[in-house]
Amino acid sequence: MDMATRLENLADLGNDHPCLGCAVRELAVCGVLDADALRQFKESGPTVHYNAGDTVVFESDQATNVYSLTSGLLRLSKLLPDGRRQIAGFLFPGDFLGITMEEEHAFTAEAVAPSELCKFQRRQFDEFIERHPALERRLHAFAAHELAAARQQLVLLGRKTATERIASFLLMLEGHCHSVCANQEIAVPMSRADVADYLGLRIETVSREISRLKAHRVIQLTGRQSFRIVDRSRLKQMAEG
Amino acid sequence: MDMATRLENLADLGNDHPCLGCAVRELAVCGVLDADALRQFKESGPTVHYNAGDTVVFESDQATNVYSLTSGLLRLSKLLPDGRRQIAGFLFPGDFLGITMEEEHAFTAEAVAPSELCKFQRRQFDEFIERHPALERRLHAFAAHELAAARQQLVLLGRKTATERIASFLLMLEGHCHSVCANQEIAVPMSRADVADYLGLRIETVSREISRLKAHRVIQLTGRQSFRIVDRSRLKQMAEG
DNA sequence: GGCCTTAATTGATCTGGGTCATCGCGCCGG
DNA sequence: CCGGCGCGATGACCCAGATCAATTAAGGCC
Repeated sequence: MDMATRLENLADLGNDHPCLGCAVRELAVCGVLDADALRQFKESGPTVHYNAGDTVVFESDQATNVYSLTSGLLRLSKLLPDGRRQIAGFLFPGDFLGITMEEEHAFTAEAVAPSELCKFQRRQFDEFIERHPALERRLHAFAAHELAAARQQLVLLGRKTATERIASFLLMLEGHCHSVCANQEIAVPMSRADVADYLGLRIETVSREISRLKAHRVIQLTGRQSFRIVDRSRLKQMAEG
Repeated sequence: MDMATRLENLADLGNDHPCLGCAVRELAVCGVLDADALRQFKESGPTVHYNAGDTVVFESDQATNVYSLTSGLLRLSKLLPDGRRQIAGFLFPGDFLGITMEEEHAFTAEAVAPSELCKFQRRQFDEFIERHPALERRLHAFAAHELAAARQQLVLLGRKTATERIASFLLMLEGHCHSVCANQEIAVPMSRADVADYLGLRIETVSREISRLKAHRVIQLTGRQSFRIVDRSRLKQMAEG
């Protein structure tokens, strides 16, 4: 969507619309709805807030609700019986939770940072989709995009070395920095434990590899939760092999 | 879909329908189309055949076609610059190739066994979808299902041991045995190299772990490409931890 | 059937990343 | 300002699975 269309749509909302202040309106699934449909959509469910660490949905819960993330950060994770954890992905603002449309959630979704979500009853949501084919198409596009991302992550987990995983991850974080990271400072909004469980490594290995990148002047740490890329081409090169 | 509905739909086709002999008609995306739409759909593209080892689409090719697999087996794989390979998944009869709807294919699709596919021009296919919302919904469901499967595989690659990976894989193969594996004999239709690249292991490790399962009387080999499960509960237990 | 090719198995050894242990730092509360 | 706590960093050692190296077995083809 180009800037002109975007501004036009935003202007269309009028000044009492519930989605007026939403930073991810065109980015999220809602982006395809016109002002009236959007109002009806939004008013079909509440806005909910979660603090860092809170569980939004638990794996094996009935999937009675779906969500659109408007701010914050979620992680999708799964625990093995003995406590090993794998994070299947992170949800950023604009992402949709419940795209798999299964009866049960397969993964636990937890807030990594304080997060705001638009909550919808799945039953009502499904009905709404029926009446808005454009929304169905958009959800399909979202699912397709997430599938591509998940498969890319399969390559990382199945075949990449620790160094390559960290380099790939830092570049991914850079890609998610839109407005926030002016002056090239990139935020790492999750803990080392989350990074490790996302990359199929242990905390110690994540720490060591980051230190190595720092020592080789490929990145520069600007705090425990932020860094700067010093040599992007080398980082890119390290990300593959 | 229950048996009655299924037979009814099949009967509906009439006896000069191009899809009459198709073994996966209800299983594939086509399953939601009525006889007329299905005919029109099928006649919009040819049936193509590939031998084992043939490439159907190459990663980074323009995605000008999409396919529905009617028989055989495909693998979706990606190569790293130095030759390391990861298989992101296998496509079984009824599966759809091109679901991600990206402009470029992200993965190479190759025939593991002789395969038949219905081929469609993406352009025409997209138009067809526009006119048949049920098809869009079905594709969405397929994408959602593959996303769930890919995420499950992330857990395997990120956190499971070699033994757990092999056990999980053998159980997955069992799940794909519908009619073929009467008398409990389960086919392993791909090479050890393919298994290894799917599970993020080396060939030797795959071989050793299979031998171990055999030695512990959990499975029984009935040929290099087939086996029988002797102790399913133990295999299931080994698949997690 | 016998030869040749290719895949699979098995054994011996090596190593990247895991494990265990310690340390340091920043932050918060008193 | 100090003490404690939780996260992250670092060091020493270990092990699951990789690597290297034969060996064996299954087709395919005269």
